[in-house]
Amino acid sequence: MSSPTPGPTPRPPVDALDCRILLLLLHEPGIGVLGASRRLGVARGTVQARLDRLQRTGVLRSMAPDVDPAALGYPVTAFCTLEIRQGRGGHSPVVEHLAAIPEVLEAHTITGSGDVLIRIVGRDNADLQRVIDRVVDDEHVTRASTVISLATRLDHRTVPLVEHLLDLARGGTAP
Amino acid sequence: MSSPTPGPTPRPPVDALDCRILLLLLHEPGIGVLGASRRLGVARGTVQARLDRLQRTGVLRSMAPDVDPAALGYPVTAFCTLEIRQGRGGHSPVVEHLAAIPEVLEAHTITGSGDVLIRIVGRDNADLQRVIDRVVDDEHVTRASTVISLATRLDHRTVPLVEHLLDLARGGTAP
DNA sequence: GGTGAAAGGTCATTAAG
DNA sequence: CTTAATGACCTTTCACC
Repeated sequence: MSSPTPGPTPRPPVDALDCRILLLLLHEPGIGVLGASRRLGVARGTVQARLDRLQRTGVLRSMAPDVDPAALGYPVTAFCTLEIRQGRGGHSPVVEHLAAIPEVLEAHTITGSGDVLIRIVGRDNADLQRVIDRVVDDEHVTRASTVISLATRLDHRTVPLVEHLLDLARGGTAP
Repeated sequence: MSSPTPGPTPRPPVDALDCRILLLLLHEPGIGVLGASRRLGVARGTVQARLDRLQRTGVLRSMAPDVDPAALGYPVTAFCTLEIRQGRGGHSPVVEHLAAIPEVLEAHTITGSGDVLIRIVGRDNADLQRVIDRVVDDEHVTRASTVISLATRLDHRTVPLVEHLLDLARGGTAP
């Protein structure tokens, strides 16, 4: 199965410069291409080419702003594990049902008995119950077990991961 | 419990124009202030003032680009429910431990027996096991139950929520 | 409304794989 | 020889005052 590759670096999707550009943009979003090139001491065209490539390869998924549901009036977050009625057709009909509910922000098919994990938000606990009721109001959903997020301790961070890759790129390509 | 407010609009954090601006920025990130003002048929200063306010109120959390961990070489996502050893001090030491692991992208304290829900990524299933081992390598973590995301069906979307708020603002402020 | 600045594009040159 | 980086120039466009 697995080929015994001696090097722990099979194929680096990003190199050190890519990571530095990403970190700069993550920390100072409005810095721009020219600012980043000045800060990193490289040519502007280089930064632009790297950014184009990062966007092509999907590393930079979107430049859209991050909207906070809590500030929009939906401060309560919860995670629901849904049990789905076993049957042909897969999860597609369930996903369609979930996609129609704006308070469902995320949905994953997960390991287990063919289940789905979703992230939902609500205006308050009562509103959350309304959302859950709407989620389970589907013939394919047989059961929902919900946990409420009491506090977000780490939120949607990718900076440490990029920093880690930067360390790997520094120490991995030198020797 | 709830005060019997006759109007269903207790305090709208955003109005219709705000929603339209947000949706425009979410769909066309690089449109800019001037472009948005032209598209919406309002003055540039208006759009700029709205954007400033949305940023002040936290609705626009960040203008940083969205980095995809999968494209960075971490295509496997999993969710772990951690059981924490009951004791004084709360969850802070556990969160510190988790924050030191770059593959931990998210952490929530959730309802239940004082547990924590985290989102982790790995280069593959074996690497995911390494991450889990590191997560549970803490005196406060007594148990971890993991589910792997086999497929992401809905991903980090806020557009439907803003669209829903736009509908509310349209129909809610007219009468 | 005017102005400085940056983005985006192209090109030739140079260096390195 | 192919790929990438560089510096220079250009025009358009935007953000700020």
